[in-house]
Amino acid sequence: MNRRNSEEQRFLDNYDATAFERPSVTVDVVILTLREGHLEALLVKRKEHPFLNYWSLPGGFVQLHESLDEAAARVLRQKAGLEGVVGLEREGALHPPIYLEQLYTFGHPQRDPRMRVISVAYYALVEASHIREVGEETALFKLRVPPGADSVEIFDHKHKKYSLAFDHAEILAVAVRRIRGKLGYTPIGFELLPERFTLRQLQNVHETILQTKLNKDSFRRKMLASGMLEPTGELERGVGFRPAELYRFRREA
Amino acid sequence: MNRRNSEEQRFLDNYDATAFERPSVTVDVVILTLREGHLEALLVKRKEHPFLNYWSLPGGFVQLHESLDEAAARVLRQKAGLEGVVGLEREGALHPPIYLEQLYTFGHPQRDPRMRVISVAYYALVEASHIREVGEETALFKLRVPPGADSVEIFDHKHKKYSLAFDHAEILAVAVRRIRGKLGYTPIGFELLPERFTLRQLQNVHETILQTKLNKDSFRRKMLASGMLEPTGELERGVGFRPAELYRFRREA
DNA sequence: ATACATATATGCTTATTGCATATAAGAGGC
DNA sequence: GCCTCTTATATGCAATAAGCATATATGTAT
Repeated sequence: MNRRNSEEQRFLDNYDATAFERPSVTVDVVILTLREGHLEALLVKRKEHPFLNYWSLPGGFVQLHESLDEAAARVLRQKAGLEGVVGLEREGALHPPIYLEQLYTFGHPQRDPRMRVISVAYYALVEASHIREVGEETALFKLRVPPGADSVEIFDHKHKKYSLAFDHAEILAVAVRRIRGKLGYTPIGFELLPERFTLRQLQNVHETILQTKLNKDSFRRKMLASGMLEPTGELERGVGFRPAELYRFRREA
Repeated sequence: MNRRNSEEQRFLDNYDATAFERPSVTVDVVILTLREGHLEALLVKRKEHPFLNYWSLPGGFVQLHESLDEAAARVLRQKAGLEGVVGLEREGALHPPIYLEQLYTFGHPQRDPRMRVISVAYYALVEASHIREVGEETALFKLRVPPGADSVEIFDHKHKKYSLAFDHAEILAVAVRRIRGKLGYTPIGFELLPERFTLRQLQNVHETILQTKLNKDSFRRKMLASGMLEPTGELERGVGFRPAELYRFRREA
């Protein structure tokens, strides 16, 4: 007998869910954007202990009724004022929703000095113009991953270096590695640009993220051959020289 | 003032860690192997409600003192009789330790009917000869991902189809997708072969996992050019025709 | 109208891949 | 030992793609 039945229902009715000690679970969201040719992340200044006044990833505890994806979208909305949806199904939202995807789960027993906290990290890609830096509490920081390092360094707009709370420097490093890897087989750079963009802009996105120069012709041919770009027939404006054609991402494919 | 200090210590001493409701957290481990030209997974038959007598991924609750990686290695050891060591640093073990890596975290609120359970899934790659199918409780099942589906179908050695407990069919599908993707840029097929293997065997691994035929010359050239293979100078034995050279994975690189 | 600065197109060179063919080599039969 | 079988390995060549240089096109600004 291996069907699920009333005996199982009886079991469930009598189950003591408090039998095991349980960790706390949070989601932390790496919000990446491009500004002035730099890869940056939106961070919030902690207003509580531990790590009071340290900069940290926006995050929050997972509520028992919400999925992890929902918790990440809630953090994006509440802490960063951004409307995000996981996955590529993104219909019927005000702005086109934001790219949001699970990154990795961090669970070192001492990563939070208060208690055992497991953090499911997400990352979001956001066009810079959508980001509001609210007062003193949220700000964009430039990211640098020293070669071979497993954590990032962060710098504010004056290029002053800061420390990060918890293990967030490692989480950011995993996010940067992930997006670099993903660029190799996915044209994810769109997500950091306006809906319509030129090939040059797209190449700049790749070059900024990968920290390398790319061959222009090769990049252009590869992108056009991928069939994921759709020419709009329109041209960019106000550039003082020959304007490039604007393309958009072919969502339906 | 943003340094961590005695005030923070006082805060921590008084912190009430029970303030929020917390989910349970488990690790589930997808143990993949190749047998007779099929990709298979090691599953265990549940001896408890819910899903009594259903086949499921080996798993267990994360203890408060152990990291997620440690919990996954413990499950591999205790539930599958495999000595898993996390990551690629693998010195001084009896068998060469097993490839084990975090896969994805599953957290739908109703994925477990007992209570809120978040599962951090791992996947392991194991050479078939290391796997013991113990009695009625553990067995290898062939995996099939129907095109476009987001869950796998499992079949026993008589090709009888079974259902899986919880959302484990989706977890397995994510694992298959992950290893397929990973083959494109990592020579991960080694992990499913003995220490020394021929190029033909390695190609068979790729073809089985990817479900495609590969060009032999191209595969051979690419693998040799990658610099990750090291010829041993030895030849395979007892094949009735010209034996191929045995290679090994260059661990130090 | 012309200069400017970059977009886009074209052609050539070089590297990579796919495919066909030739040669090599252990096992096993005689 | 010699021949055959079968697959491994090497070589050559055509097709394809990538890298690079050059030519032409085109909006803006003067």
